[in-house]
Amino acid sequence: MKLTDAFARRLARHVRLDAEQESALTAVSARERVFDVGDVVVERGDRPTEAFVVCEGWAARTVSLSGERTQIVNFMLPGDLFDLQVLAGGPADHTVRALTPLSIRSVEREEVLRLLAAGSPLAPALWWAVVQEEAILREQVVRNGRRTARERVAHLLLELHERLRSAGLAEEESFVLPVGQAAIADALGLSYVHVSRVLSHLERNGLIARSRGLVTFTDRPEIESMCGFSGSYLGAHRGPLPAEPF
Amino acid sequence: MKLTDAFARRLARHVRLDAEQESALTAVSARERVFDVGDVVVERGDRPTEAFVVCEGWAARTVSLSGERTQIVNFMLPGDLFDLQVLAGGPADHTVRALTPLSIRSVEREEVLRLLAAGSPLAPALWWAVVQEEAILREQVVRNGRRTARERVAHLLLELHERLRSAGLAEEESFVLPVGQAAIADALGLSYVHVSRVLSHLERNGLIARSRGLVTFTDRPEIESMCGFSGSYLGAHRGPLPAEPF
DNA sequence: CGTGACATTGAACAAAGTCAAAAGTGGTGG
DNA sequence: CCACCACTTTTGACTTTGTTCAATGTCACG
Repeated sequence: MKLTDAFARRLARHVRLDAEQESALTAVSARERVFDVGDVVVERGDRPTEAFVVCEGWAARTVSLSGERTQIVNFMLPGDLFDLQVLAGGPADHTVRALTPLSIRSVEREEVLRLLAAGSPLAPALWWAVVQEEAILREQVVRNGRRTARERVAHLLLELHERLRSAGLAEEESFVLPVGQAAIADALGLSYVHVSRVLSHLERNGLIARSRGLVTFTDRPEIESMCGFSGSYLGAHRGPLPAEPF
Repeated sequence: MKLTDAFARRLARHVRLDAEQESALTAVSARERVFDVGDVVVERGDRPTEAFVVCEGWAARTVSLSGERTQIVNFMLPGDLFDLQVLAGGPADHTVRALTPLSIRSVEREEVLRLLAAGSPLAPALWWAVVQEEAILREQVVRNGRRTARERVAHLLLELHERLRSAGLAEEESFVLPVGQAAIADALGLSYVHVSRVLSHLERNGLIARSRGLVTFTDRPEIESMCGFSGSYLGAHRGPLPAEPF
């Protein structure tokens, strides 16, 4: 489990890793890199020759528009694999930035291609990661498009919790939120002022509790039904993928 | 060019198709299917065993929430290849619905896998299609997250035009919009009433003209700069992809 | 302590939603 | 050709939701 504990744990939770796959995972040669809060990992316009796995810390894919407007397209948490797509050639149309102190491992293009080749023991796991990333992105569109601010905040908190949990990084009903409310706002297309109000509201209504960075769900059935959250898009389907080349 | 004229045209515009690739394209065995407006192509929860190419008409990936709320996650236009991801196993977390009379061709899972295998002449083209779909999705997040209603509508019109044009289905400065304002609203997370107002506004300000379904850009520089549109995420990078297996 | 980053609160404001009614639009059958 | 139908679009009045601005609080850290 050299590559990333979180990555391995997350994979293992959704696709059963056999011995062959585990050894393939530890055989991946990856260079570690470390960033500080605010550092840029991938610059818009770059043509990276590597994909990345987050080891520790949070990062975000962001796009900046004119006039101080910033959108966080998605969060990257420990265990997440990202930028597989850019390997296909084009320049990155976004910026990846560290939201906390961040440690990632980069995997060379050639290595990724080898892993993706049909027949490789890890190919299914990589496919699964790519597909899940897209599912999260689609959910982000729905959330920001047709939900109220309260629903958005609640839904995002639930998603982050579930993702951290599947990497073994959160308790049953609580998790550490290492980013400020401004980041939440930029992900949800809200103002940070409103995010603050909504969080207070959720707390006053007994749906969550907060102390420093720790968020606790104090009434899970209620908060889930209030925002229509169902973790199924995060890969609730346990068990191995179809055995095929994929 | 049996598979789909639009698909072939679109591919040819972005990745140079050599003779070998063209013949691979015509060799793809695909079953044609036809739908009426409103018909469901893929139901949420299905585990499709095929991917699809749109031949004629428009479709949309939609998610419905409680209380009449519907979000269009993305539009599928002629030449678009979709649902490659579902082949990886999980159930679809969305519904695909025909927005106009629709004709698609479905490609069996095994066929797709063969096309995707490293070394297949069409693999780069398919990769390109997948990567572009993700780029469009990310742009959708940014658009709906941090743009005003006016910017959103203008930006979406420009995107649809560019996508149709790259399939050879639109004029230089105009295109036929075969869906109602309610569909635009569901894509942009707005009310259809507001979409109507915004369209009128754009027209009054000389940015677009409308007659029946035909939309014409009457001041392209202005409308592009007004909404910050740049087609680069749609694959402006002409020319072939890197020669590698990808 | 003092400082700076982040969070909260209130008041005024702006953007977009809702409701309801009127005005197109197009298709069908008499 | 016209009358009728269903559907989409437009328009106006009003409400709701979230933003902006600005002041105040809190807390970790030097």
